Amino acid sequence: MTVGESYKDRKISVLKEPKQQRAKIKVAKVLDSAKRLLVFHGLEKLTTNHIAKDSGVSVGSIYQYFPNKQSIILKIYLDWLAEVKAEVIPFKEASLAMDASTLCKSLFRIIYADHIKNTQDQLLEKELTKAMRLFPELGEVEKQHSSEMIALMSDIIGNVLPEYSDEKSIQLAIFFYSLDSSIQQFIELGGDKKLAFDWYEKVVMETLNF
Amino acid sequence: MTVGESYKDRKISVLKEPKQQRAKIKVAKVLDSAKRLLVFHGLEKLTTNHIAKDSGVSVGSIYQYFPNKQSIILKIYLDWLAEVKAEVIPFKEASLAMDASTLCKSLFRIIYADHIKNTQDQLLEKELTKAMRLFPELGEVEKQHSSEMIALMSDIIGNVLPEYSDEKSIQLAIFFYSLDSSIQQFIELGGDKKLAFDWYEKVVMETLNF
Amino acid sequence: MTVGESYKDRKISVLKEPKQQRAKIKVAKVLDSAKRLLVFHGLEKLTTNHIAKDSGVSVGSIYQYFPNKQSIILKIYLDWLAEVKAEVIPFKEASLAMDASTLCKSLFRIIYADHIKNTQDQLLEKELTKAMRLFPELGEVEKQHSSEMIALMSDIIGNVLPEYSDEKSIQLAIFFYSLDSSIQQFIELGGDKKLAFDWYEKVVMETLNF
Amino acid sequence: MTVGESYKDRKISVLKEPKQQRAKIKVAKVLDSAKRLLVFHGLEKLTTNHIAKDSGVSVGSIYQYFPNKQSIILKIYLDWLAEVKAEVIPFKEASLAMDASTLCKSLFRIIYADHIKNTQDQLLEKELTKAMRLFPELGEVEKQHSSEMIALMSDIIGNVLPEYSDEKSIQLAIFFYSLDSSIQQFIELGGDKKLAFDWYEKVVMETLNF
DNA sequence: TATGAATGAGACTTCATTCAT
DNA sequence: AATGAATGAAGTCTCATTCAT
Repeated sequence: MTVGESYKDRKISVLKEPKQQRAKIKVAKVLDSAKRLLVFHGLEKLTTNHIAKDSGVSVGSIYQYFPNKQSIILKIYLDWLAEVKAEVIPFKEASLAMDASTLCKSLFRIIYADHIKNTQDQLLEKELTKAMRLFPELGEVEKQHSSEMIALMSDIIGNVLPEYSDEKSIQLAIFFYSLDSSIQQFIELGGDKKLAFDWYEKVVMETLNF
Repeated sequence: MTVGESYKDRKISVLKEPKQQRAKIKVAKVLDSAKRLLVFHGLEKLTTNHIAKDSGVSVGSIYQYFPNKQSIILKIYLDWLAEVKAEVIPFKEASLAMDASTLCKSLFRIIYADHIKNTQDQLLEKELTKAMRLFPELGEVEKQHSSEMIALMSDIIGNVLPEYSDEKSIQLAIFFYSLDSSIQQFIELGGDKKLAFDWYEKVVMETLNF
Repeated sequence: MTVGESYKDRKISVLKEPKQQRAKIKVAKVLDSAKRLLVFHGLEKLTTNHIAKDSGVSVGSIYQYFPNKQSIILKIYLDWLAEVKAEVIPFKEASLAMDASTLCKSLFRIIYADHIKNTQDQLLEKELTKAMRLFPELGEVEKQHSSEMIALMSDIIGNVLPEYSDEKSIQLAIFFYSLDSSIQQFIELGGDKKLAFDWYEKVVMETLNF
Repeated sequence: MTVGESYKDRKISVLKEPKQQRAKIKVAKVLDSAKRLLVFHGLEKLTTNHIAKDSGVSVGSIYQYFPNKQSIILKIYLDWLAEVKAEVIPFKEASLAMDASTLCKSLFRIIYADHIKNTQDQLLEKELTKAMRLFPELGEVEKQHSSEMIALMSDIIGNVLPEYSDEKSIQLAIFFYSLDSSIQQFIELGGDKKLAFDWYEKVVMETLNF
């Protein structure tokens, strides 16, 4: 690194860093507001003007960081999907060392636990689902995420049950992944959570022939 | 009844029928357009003006038959729910005479068959689900429908498996009813329909201890 | 009158009379409904469709008898103005025989009495005033009516007080005619009717130097 | 205050003022257009789109300053009422020092003068009266204003004529306040303004027994 | 002629996005 | 770069009037 470069770099950094910093803060404020509005007022009331007022970031600035309204929701959505994925990823490595039955149980518990989370997260998820259905772009993202999740899960299944063909692993992954919406609805319809836990776990274990 | 009266009656009928006929045709046109727009352009593009343009029925006429936009979606939704319910109702009576295992298999087959229907119906269903989440009124209707379906199914379960408590029948009904959304998603995600059939049937049968 | 003519006339009459009769009845129904709606729901809710439904006369028929909505209101308005005028006309003849003071008192009583009439008439008048201000055509009619009333009243004044110049009679007529809106508002504002009577009568009598 | 602060303050003011300035200008433009349309085309043509076109302010901007159409009319109405009230208020204090007869004459002159104003103002007042009758909200405002004006006037009467009971003062206030509409109509009907002045003044003075 | 279904201009309002400052 | 006022297309719905039957 030359002195010149270093100087230039430093100059850039002292000039840019604060800005990037501020930008990050603003972006965070916007996303926080958007989430809050989503949770407390629903997707219908999520207007850019509301976000601006709630976040204290001007509309103009919002459009500096996001090309349009949907991209704000998209960011929230992507973050959420990443969280979901992050919960499952560790199991991929673990699947090489753990025995099949134990891993499945833990994995199931993780997924199941998601449905007993706090109300705000639930509401956010619901509104995001709305958005996902309403904006085709988000729908695409959801598809992409599903693929990745299924790939991940079929890898795990492949690891713990090497006797299964790839195809069968994939189908099982789809099956388990799909089961999630069913659990969600079961609880929404006022089903008993204890029973849900037992039945769905049984479904999983038996489909895997444990 | 005199000949004259009979003639008059007939006359009235030919005078009245066309009006009702025309009205029915218009209503059908509106509903068809609404469905088409829903399927091909999504709920977002379902505006009264678009329906008017697409159906060839003027906005004014639309509002002669429907008090507001939502009521159009509501009608489509109700029709669809009625269809769904109509498929299950016959099983209630049958459940008194049939043996449990056979009945469950046929019932499952009916439900399952719904998911191999043509793409347009699937898309329509998807958009209706959107709408249901977006408009509180439809949400209410959906809740009501769910309750009825679950009551229906728990009655059937009560008939074929009298040894189960009412509570258990209800929970099972909720479980099976919820399973539906899972099947739907399984297929949407590109899951193998044959496998889906086997697995879900197995889930049903085993949860019932057959 | 020739036989031919007589026959023709009769034919026309037997063919036309019932129709004219029916027409009159329909027109009356329409006007009644319009008045009723005006009184009970206000000018804002006075739509041709409402009149049709309320009167039992179809929209189409209404447009057979009235060129447009305003003309319905116009008819009601004209009828009302005619009534008002009819109350004053007798005084013109009487003014030749009666003494000034007595006549003025009776005339004042008539006008004043109008403001103690039943609520429905009051409401109708209020709505008609609205309409008069809203539709320029009615405004014109009102102007015409005012002119006639003022001419009538200045004639009366001219008869009972021949010593006044025509110009002064006219100005007095305008003055008295204008006073009416004041009385109306006095009562609307919750003024004491007995006091109103005394004061306004005094104003009239003193302006005429009685 | 340091020079720096002062400078900053000034800077803030030059930064802020334009916005408030622009806003004020826009609001003024909107109100001016609304008045103009009211005067030249009547309440019927007073639509938000027309105001937008006429004022050169976009619909969106109009709705930035006014929550709905009626609030535009309300503003105009309130401004006008405030003007009217502002003219009378000074008389309340004056009424403690002035002799009754003089005060009444000046007060009358003020009120009377209002009716010799230019035609546009007269038309505007007329249209506002229309609006007041048409929109319940405005009606309420008018009622409130009437109450205040009558209270004000009865206070004045109470001050200059302490021998009158409160009740009599109120009734007189209502009487004088009502008289206004009569004067207005007198002039509208083409009555001679000089005569009007004399007669109405006489009515006032005599009712007060001067 | 009578009917009332059909029409569609136009009213009010919202909100994503732009742009002058 | 930041601001937030400004924009105007587009949405929902009404109602005077027409016109096919």
